[in-house]
Parts: sequence; structure tokens; C-alpha cells
Amino acid sequence: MKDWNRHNAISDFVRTRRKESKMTQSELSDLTGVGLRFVRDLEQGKPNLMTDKVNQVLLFFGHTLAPTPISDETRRNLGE
Amino acid sequence: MKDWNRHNAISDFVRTRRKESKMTQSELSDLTGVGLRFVRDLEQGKPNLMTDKVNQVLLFFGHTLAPTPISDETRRNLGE
DNA sequence: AAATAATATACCCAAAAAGGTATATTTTAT
DNA sequence: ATAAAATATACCTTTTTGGGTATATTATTT
Repeated sequence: MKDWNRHNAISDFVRTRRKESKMTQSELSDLTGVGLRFVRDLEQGKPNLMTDKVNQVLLFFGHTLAPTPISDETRRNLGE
Repeated sequence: MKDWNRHNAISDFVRTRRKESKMTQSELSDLTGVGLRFVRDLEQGKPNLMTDKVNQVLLFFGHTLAPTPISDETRRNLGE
């Protein structure tokens, strides 16, 4: 099983935005309609997520999943 | 069940890039390691996809899924 | 026009996600 | 230091994905 990575574009984005908004995971869960468990899996970098669940959360912050040129950081981590 | 939408950021991106590269769905499937069925679901806008499968395809085109401002979505996907 | 290639649809199955709940650990407030 | 709140981990169930294969439709080539 692929290992989790707390620090990836999506996890970092959500965790940062949530804290900036002074929300708890539980509040974000309620406001977005996804399960609390999902918010946790998301922020802790579960490798496999459903796109529409992720979008359900991102949408709350005015964002959405879209193809983006890979960053140097991503390129660096390709090997593992 | 949510309906499929052929024209969304991800589907359009993959279909366009694949055709630019003069590849068939089958070739893209082989080259990326995802199933042919997935390439089809992806290009036809299946509402729910696994992020790591999508990334497996996007990576081939030097991209990856990342949170993107909604207002920029259209611009980002039509260009480059 | 016919033949071939490419794309789309329909079926089944194994594997895994999402969610709920309960428990443990960490962080924050008093 | 203690209590309370927030976050993390573990177990279980239901639902749905991804993939394979077979068939149908559409597009391309000759």
C-alpha cells in the first residue's frame, strides 16, 4: 500500500485554508457535507480520494481540482 | 446518479492532449498503465474518479491535480 | 461502398473508498 | 496540572470504483 503523505498540494491547501478560517475539522465537515473521516483522510494525505468529494471541500474555498503543470517538488518525489 | 459531463477541465484536458499527441485511447492506456476503461470514463466525464488514477494519466502530460481558483478554471484549461 | 480502426456502451467481479462509531493521542484553555 | 477540545487511529459495513471482456456504434481509410 502506498504510504500517506501529509504534505502534498491538496492536503496542505485544505489544512491551511481551514486554519486560516479558524475552523475545526468537524465544522468543515458539516459545512461541506463530507464526512469527518474524509476531512481527516484528506488532510493527512490519503493517497486515493474521490475527485468529487475533494471538490466538495475545495469548492468551499472557491477552488476545484484541475490539471496543473507539475511543480519541482512533485517532480522530485516521483521516484518513490 | 449524477450525470456525466464530457466537457469539464479534466476530460477536456486529457482528450485534447491525447489527440495533439496523435494517440488512441488504447495507446494512452498502455503508456500510462491505467485500464482502457478508465481512459474512457475519464474522457467522457465520469463524475467520480480516483485521484491517483487521474494523476497517473495527467503525469504523462507533465501535469497533476491541484486546487485551482474557480474563476481561473476555464482559462487554465484552454491554454497551454 | 466495404473494411478496418477507434470509440462508446453493457455486463460482472474484486478491491477499496467513504462513512459511522469508538478509542487513543495530542493540543488548547482554565 | 487538569479538564476540555481537537485531532488521530482502529474496526466494521455499504457502496462504488476500476478493470476485464464482449458487443455496438461511430470514424477513418482504401
